[in-house]
Amino acid sequence: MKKGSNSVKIDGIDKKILRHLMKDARTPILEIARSIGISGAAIHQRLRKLESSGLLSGSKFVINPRVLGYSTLAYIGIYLDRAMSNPQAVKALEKVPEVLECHYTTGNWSILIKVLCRDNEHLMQLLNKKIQAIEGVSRTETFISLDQQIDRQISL
Amino acid sequence: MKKGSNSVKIDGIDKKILRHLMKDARTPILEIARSIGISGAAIHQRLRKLESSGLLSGSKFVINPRVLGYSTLAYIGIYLDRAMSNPQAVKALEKVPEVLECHYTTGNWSILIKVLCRDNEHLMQLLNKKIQAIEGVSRTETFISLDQQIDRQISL
DNA sequence: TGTGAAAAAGATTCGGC
DNA sequence: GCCGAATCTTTTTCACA
Repeated sequence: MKKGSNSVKIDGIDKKILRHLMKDARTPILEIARSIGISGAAIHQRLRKLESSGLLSGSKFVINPRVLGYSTLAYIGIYLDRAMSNPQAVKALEKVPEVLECHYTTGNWSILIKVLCRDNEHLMQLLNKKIQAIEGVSRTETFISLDQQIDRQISL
Repeated sequence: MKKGSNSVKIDGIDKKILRHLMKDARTPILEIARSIGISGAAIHQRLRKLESSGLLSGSKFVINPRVLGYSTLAYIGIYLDRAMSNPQAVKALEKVPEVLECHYTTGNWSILIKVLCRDNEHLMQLLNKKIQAIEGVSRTETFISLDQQIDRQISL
C-alpha cells in the first residue's frame, strides 16, 4: 500500500489496536497484545503496515493549557480585502503563537482561525495589535468558547 | 503541586522535554536525555512531576482521516430555540460520531461544532438527517474547511 | 534535583508455521 | 499473517551526592 493512499482497509484487530493508541499513545504494545489476545510481534507488524499506509500520522503529548494559565479559547472569522491577501495573511498568522488552527473556509469569511489566550484581555490585545494589524484583514468576528464539551478524533 | 493547579512553573529543561514529546509522544526518554544532556532518570522524575501537576493530560496517536476516505472538515454554527435545549442538544451531538468538537460560544450561535465527513454528500446527509433532527435546533450555518494550513498546540 | 547502576518491562528481529 | 524465542533498548527504581 502506497504512503498516503486513500483506499486503506483496516480490520477489527487494527481498530482495536488504534483505539488503544488513540487514547494513549504510550500504551505498551505488549499490553495491547494481552488485552486482545494476539502476540506482540503481530501487533508490531500491523503497526508497521498502518504506518506505511499513511494512516498513522504520528503521536502527540497533549498538554493542558489551563494549567499554564491559558483559559480563553476562541474562534475568529476573518474577512480579507482581496483574495490575493490569503497566502500572505496565513504566513503572518503562522508567526502568531496564539493561533492554533487556520482554515480557508466557504461562507462569509475568507479564513477561520482558532486561538488560545490567557484571558479576555489577552484576546483583545491579540485582536487589536496582531490580527487587525495583518495586511488585508478588514474585519473580524470573534466567538469565545465558553465551554468545550466534546473533543475527540474520528471514531473507528 | 496539586493536580490541575493553575500556577505551574516549568523551566527550560521541562520545555525541551515537552517539545520533544508534543511532536512525538513515543520519543524514548533516553533519546531526549541524550539530546539535552541530562540523565534518563532525571527526565523520568520531571515527567512524573509534570504529570501530577495536571499539565500533561495524556497522549494520542494521530491518525489521518483522509486515508480512510474522510476528507470534508466543516464547522457548523447552531442556533437553538431555547437556552434550555443546550444540555440535551450536546447529549444528542455526543452520539453523532461525525462531531469532533462542540463548544458553547458567545456570539450569534448557541453552539459551534466541528464535524468530519467523507464528502459533501455525507455532510449534507449529516445536516439534514442528524443535526437538524435534534430537538431545539432551529437553524444552522455551515463553513466547510477547504484547506487547513495551521494545526498545532500551544507553543512553549 | 541530579546521577549511575541494577532490575524489570517492552520493542524488535527472525526463523518457522 | 501469526507465533515464540532471542536480543536489544527503554523504563523504572533506588541508594547516594
